[in-house]
Amino acid sequence: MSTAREAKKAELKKRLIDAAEAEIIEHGLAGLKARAVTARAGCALGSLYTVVEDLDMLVIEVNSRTLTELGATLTDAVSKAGDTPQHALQALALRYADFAIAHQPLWLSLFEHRLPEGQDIPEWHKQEHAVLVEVIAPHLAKLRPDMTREALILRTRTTFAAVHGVVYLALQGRFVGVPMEALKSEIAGLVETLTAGAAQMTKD
Amino acid sequence: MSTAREAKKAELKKRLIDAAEAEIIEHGLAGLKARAVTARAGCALGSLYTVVEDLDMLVIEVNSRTLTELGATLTDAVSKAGDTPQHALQALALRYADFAIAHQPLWLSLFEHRLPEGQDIPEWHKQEHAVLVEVIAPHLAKLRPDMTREALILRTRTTFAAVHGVVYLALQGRFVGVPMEALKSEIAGLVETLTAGAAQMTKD
DNA sequence: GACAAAAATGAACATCGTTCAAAAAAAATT
DNA sequence: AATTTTTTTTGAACGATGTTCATTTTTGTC
Repeated sequence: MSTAREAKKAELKKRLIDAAEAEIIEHGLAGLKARAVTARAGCALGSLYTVVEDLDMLVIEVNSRTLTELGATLTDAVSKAGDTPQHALQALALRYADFAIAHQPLWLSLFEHRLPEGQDIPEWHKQEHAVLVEVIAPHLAKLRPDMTREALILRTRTTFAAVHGVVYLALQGRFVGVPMEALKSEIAGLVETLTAGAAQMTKD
Repeated sequence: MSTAREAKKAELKKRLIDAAEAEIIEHGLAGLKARAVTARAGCALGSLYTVVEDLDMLVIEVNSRTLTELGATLTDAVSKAGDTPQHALQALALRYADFAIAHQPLWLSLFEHRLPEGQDIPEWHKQEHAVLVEVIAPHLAKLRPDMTREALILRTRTTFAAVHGVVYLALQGRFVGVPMEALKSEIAGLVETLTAGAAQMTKD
């Protein structure tokens, strides 16, 4: 039967994704090597290309996993937060920072990975990023009942990007980033300022 | 005399930095190749390593130039802005976005360049990033007279990182970034929200 | 102009990602 | 069960890359 073949191939693919994930955790995205991955997965170098187009596509598979986990933990954070939009947004931002800290190399590879010029990311993987804004949107909507749906979508992305920027530069650890020990309180301060400003602007 | 030699070496270094800058503009940071740079500069492959430790160090030289230009344009933006902190911060954020758009590959290489594990950025180059927050600090201080000097330094970095995050994800052009056509108005909305929130929080 | 010191050169090396002819394994056929 | 055909796995080989260093070329000095 052909399902046995497919199952074996799927199992090899899983081993390779596992190995790539472990290598990224140990050596970072830049330290990911095809030979190290295949050695760890216990297969030949060439086998990698029978299961996945590219080493880049293997990274995308790892990133896909990471996004699923990140989405789940963000959803969990919202469910445990108070019912005001302020509480929900604080819980989301804090949980985002916690995830980034706890899974630094995997989280970094979400945003550091680049495809060679010409290629672009498969649509199914682009869609997986939607969760990052979907968890924010309803709470921001409560804060800004004056905004249209379209304006809210944009502002949600902007809000995510603002928090993300603070976490990203802090975890990079150099230049103008906030020191790690101040990150959580600064995130809290940023969200507090944003929610206070949003509430204020709605009054007019 | 030895100055003639030094002058020649300095001239070669300049040619190499020029070439690296041009290559980054044309092919992006990831497309920067030692052979292409030296060919463009009109010298042998090995000459690169008589003038600069590494290809990485050549990137740092390019980034140093970019930071100088960016600092100058930000300072100019402040000088032409109205005298309220709101106007100054709006002008700064807008100018930042304009610079990033106008010099996309050079601006990206400021934040995408990574040194191999173990190495870290020379202190003189780290210091060059200070301008990014120094131009913001005095105006934020006016908005938050209640904050200590230390708290203001942190909040300034946070404010920069927030705006930076929005610009960065938008220019990456994928995932959760704001579409380019909405970038400037979203930046304006973010800064408006931040300043309104800051003013509100100072009241208490 | 001959010699010594310094600088420039580019072939050679190690390390990548990727390919593909050959070997091994599996399936089909007689 | 043996043989043939098909499929899968393999790792040597290739091209591209950053870096080194013995050799060549240039420069400086007497």
